[in-house]
Amino acid sequence: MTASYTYNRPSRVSDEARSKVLTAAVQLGYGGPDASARSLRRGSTRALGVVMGEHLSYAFEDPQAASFLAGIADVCADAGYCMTILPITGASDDAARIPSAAVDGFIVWTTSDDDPILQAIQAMKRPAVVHGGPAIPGLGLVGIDNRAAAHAVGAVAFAGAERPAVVSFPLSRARIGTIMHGADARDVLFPVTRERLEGYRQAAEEIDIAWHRVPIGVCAHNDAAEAERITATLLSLPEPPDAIAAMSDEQAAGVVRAAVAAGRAIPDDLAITGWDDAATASHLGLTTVAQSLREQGAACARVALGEAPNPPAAPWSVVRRGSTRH
Amino acid sequence: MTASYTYNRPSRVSDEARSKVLTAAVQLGYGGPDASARSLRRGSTRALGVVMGEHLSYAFEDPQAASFLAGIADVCADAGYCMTILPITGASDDAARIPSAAVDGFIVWTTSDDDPILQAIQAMKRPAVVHGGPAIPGLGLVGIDNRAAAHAVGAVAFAGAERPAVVSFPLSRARIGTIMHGADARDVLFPVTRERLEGYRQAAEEIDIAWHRVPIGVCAHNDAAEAERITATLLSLPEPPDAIAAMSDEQAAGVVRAAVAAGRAIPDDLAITGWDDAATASHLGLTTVAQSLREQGAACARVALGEAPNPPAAPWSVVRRGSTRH
DNA sequence: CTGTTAGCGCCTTCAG
DNA sequence: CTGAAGGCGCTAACAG
Repeated sequence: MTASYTYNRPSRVSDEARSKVLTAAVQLGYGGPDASARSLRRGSTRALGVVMGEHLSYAFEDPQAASFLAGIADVCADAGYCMTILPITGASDDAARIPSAAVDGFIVWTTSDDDPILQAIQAMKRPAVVHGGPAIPGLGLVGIDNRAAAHAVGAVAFAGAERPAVVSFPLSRARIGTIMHGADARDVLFPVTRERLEGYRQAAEEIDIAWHRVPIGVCAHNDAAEAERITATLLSLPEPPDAIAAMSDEQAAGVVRAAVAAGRAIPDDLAITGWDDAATASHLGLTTVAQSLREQGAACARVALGEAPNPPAAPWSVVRRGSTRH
Repeated sequence: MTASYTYNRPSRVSDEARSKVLTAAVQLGYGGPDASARSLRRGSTRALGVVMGEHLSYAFEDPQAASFLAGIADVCADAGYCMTILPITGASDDAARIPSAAVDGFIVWTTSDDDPILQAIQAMKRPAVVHGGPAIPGLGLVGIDNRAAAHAVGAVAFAGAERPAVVSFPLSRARIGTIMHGADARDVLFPVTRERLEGYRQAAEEIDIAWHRVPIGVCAHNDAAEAERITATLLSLPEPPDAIAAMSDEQAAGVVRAAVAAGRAIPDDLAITGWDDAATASHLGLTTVAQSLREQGAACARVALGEAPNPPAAPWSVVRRGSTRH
């Protein structure tokens, strides 16, 4: 029909025919091409699917996740693509929601090795990318070298320390909060957490501290309040730590609060490092790992759009501030 | 075909036929029903469209917007609906992206009276709701009574003051930052801003200050740094304000910084109020307007799903803290 | 510049 | 419990 051209290539239709179509459309209450029918016919939905953590609303609770999404949004807006966030709830039917999403490609926020979402996405045979990890055959991977970064920031955190400790993200999707010593990498199912712990381990061993002697405060969530509580516990141990490397600036902010409450001087009594170089890190003068989640989000979107090949590992750097020993 | 039943009503198919279908599917590389075709046939996409401000990435830069989105996410996750954020860029083709979105309903973050998006959505004849305003015939409206809330918090801000002032959101989508006196409501195209200014006006007039004598620092964006700069300018006026009502806690945080930099005591030299009761408000001890953007987001989602009628105006309250006079 | 044809993949309806 | 038919609304490709 000429009607289709009227909407899709107006120039291919005479002014007369076009206005006839348009007036008829108004009379019939026709509001333009139907998006689903168009997607079916074209074979493209012009939407990117985003899977954020174990519950959809997580996307809007973690400030780093928000930066990441903003990066995706920048690229989607330029490309005219919708950003479709999938309704993940943590229930067993999550994987079934992957194939029923009308999207051209997928972006997955870092998850655990055993997350069934990953297989479901792999089976879709559409462009897809994982942020942070795990690496999955057939899917792209965007992120920094977490082990190297943890090694580097851990070396700064633990410099001059005798009793280093770590405040960690959870080890698995069970999200058990606990205090342990020298986590075994095989028990750690979140690859980002695993790599960072391995990096901290290297840093500890370089100051001649055996990993099994390093206390690790494992938090169930990335949350300042929980980090504060677990730090208070660490500081009340018989041999309290004199350096703590945390996995986010959020957590580090909680560590700082607990240190202040316990009367510790920073960095002399307790050196502290964060991760991400968020606004709170510069406010608090935290030594931290700088990376751009926004740029990484944009990179993910380009891969999921099929616009770019999988990029090389993203850049990072250690930002030294007053929370560590010179 | 039996194949369709195999995926949609497995119980309606014998075990034998089902496994035959499933093995054939694997051999043919068939990954289950196609989402677009299913949407076309069913007449429903199981996705909600969200329009956030003038550029898609705005959604992830404003912390209040994040709360609002989290509320939408809660409801979408429960309903198994995707949340589709539309690629709005501020360009002239934004309105064209409304009809091409494959969604069952629309949620619009507060915008200006003259935003062409609104007409485009009205024309879609699908469930749709606007947060904050403007009110559009045929669309739902969710939000608080901004005028009443501004009147109430303004009364607290201006109590005992002689030279009240306001730090405001922009008046129109042109987003011009300026200092003016007693804005004319007719020039204010953002209804939320307009209503709040009217409320502050009432509060000023109740302490016998004519509105045209009240300086208004109009910021282009909701941003602490800009509020800080404009407050510095206000405080350097020949008759500097001794009370400032801001339109967000973000802005109020900037006002506080400028006040401290100018050596003003809070609240004695300068009373300050914010809006939203964000975390920063309790950190800074700000008097503010409490409202739940998260609950309002959820209410919007229920309306856009057609699950609920348009709710009554959302609750709010004034939270008094140390930033205002006794 | 305009008109026609032929499906995209699915699922509701009806018959076996 | 299984099979067949038909059409949702659209647009690529091909005539005229």
